[in-house]
Amino acid sequence: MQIESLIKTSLQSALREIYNVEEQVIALQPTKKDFEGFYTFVTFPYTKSLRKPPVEIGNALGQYLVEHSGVVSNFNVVQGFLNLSIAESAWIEALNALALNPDFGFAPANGQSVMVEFSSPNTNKPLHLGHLRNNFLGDSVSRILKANGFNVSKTCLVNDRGIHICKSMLAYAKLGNGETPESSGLKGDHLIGKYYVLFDKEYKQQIETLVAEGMSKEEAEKKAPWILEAQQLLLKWEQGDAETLALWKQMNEWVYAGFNDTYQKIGVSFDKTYYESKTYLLGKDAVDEGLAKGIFYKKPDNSVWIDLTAEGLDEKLVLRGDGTSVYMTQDLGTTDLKFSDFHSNKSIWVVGNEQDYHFQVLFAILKRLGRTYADGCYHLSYGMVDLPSGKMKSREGTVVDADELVAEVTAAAAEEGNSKGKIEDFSEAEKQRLFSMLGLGALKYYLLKVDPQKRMMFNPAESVELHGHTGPFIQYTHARTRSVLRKAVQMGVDWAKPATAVPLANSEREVIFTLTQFPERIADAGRNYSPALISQYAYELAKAYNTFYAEVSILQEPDAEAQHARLLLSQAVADGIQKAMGLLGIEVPERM
RNA sequence: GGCCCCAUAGCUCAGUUGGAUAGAGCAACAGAUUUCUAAUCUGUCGGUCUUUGGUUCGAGUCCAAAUGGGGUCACCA
Repeated sequence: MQIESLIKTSLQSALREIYNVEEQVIALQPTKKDFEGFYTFVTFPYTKSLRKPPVEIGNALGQYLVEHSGVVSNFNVVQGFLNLSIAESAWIEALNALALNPDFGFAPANGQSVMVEFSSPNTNKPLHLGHLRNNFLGDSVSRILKANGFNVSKTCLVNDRGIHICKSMLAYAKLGNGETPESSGLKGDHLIGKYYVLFDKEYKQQIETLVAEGMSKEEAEKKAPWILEAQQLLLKWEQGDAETLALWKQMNEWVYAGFNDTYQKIGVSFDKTYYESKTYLLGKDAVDEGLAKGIFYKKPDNSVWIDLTAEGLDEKLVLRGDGTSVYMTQDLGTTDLKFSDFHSNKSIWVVGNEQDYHFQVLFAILKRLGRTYADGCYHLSYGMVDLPSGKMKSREGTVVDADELVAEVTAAAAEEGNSKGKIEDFSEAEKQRLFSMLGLGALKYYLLKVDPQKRMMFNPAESVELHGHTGPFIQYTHARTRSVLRKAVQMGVDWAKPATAVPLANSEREVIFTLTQFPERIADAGRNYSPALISQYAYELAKAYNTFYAEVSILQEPDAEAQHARLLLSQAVADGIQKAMGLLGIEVPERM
């Protein structure tokens, strides 16, 4: 970090003194592997205004940097590319600065606060693979924003009411026979999910029967006995019918117990949970306000609309003719509520990209209503998770269940871990803890390494993979660094102090260079709300260290000062990996 | 059909905001362990960056169009 900023400042002076050019922002890029050097400055942009060949400019600037920057030891110019080599003393100084700073990479508090809403489960079925991508993204983005100095609040909006819940309730009332999680041995959310599936089965059956009797499919879908009964149940729920509410409450309790179990297992938590059953009536004030301000208008049937054609959107309904809410009404109300609860500067919704349009409209309305927070609203839109067999569809049973998946990856980690024979002294509990750490590490990393915006392919075999570009590879590298450091302690070496300048192997410089990038990468990930950038970084760091590890010896190094520097480097890598993986919500083991 | 997103190696993905000969992992093949954790490392193989045009010193990256894939256009959430 400081190397880079020193070069940039020095380049600014050089441009000023040699060419009388004032440059506000200097762009440096890492030098390509095939060339000598670590930082590259491109001189092409100056050839026109200075009327000088790029090589001449490069030579002049390079010469200046060697003489004045204090960190550039050498340079070469290829075409218009000025490649800079860095002095050993500068590398060591950079290493000392970052390795001995426990907060390295993290920004101090910036006085701003942000809410991150994610997970948003339905209470009629267990969490699945799609939820996992959502949860991991939301959790990781929260951690990344915190590392960028924000005060972060994690919220969850539970969809606990509506026709879909009534479907599970109806099937349970008809077929349940008083079954409970205890009596069935099923997790609460799975038990409820079972009845949701049973409802759908019976419903389809009824539609078929009606169609066979000559009814059209559309009509049959509306007139099938069970859908009518489910609608009745929803009506009763809204009227506050005691029996219905009791059943609803009972079933929700089971579901929440199941969810909590899953959340705990995957290491995700929330500061505040909102329930739609409590917020679904909100937003009518905002509608009145919009009408009073002339932003909304009424149609003859009393329904309320907003015309967003000026923003390139359409007309949108915000309240039904009978005065009841739609999705948008609720979201307006809930957003007001959240901002008044937290007084945040920003709010982020982690929601799938099928709702891109909804959020465009929501934000446009908030702006029209003059909400001061409207500019701080952001939809973190992510792509669907596909299976090799195609799309996941819950009704067709082609979903990958979250709990089962976690169990599978843990089992895969256990099989590999037990076969290595490195942890035979671990207790059963310690082993279990490690395998779950590794399994989850594999899964989280697999889902987070892909750019959130993109649709991704979930390949079950690859998700439990423990080698290559995976979470366990990085976890392994951490365990490796810790092992070296433990042995150094046993040898009585004290490395927790500044190292002195020693000759470095290129792989060593490469590791320090990667380490210095950390703060910038965290800032980048924060700006882009992208855990993928952090996962990429963690991988690069681990890879650089492993290359270094294979090339030079640490504990066998006879030169005490060289050994000191390498231990400090190992320490910095261990910390860096732990922090980077921590931003992904992935723990790293001491041994594996 | 309107609008939005995506298209890079056989497969899964990167590509640092427009820079050099486009990179990883997996798969395939060849090596490295009397040595600090081989869940590792080194190498080989693998590319018309979907197509066409434009912008400029320079385009995988920016603009336009076409093609293909997905989403969305509900008084569902």
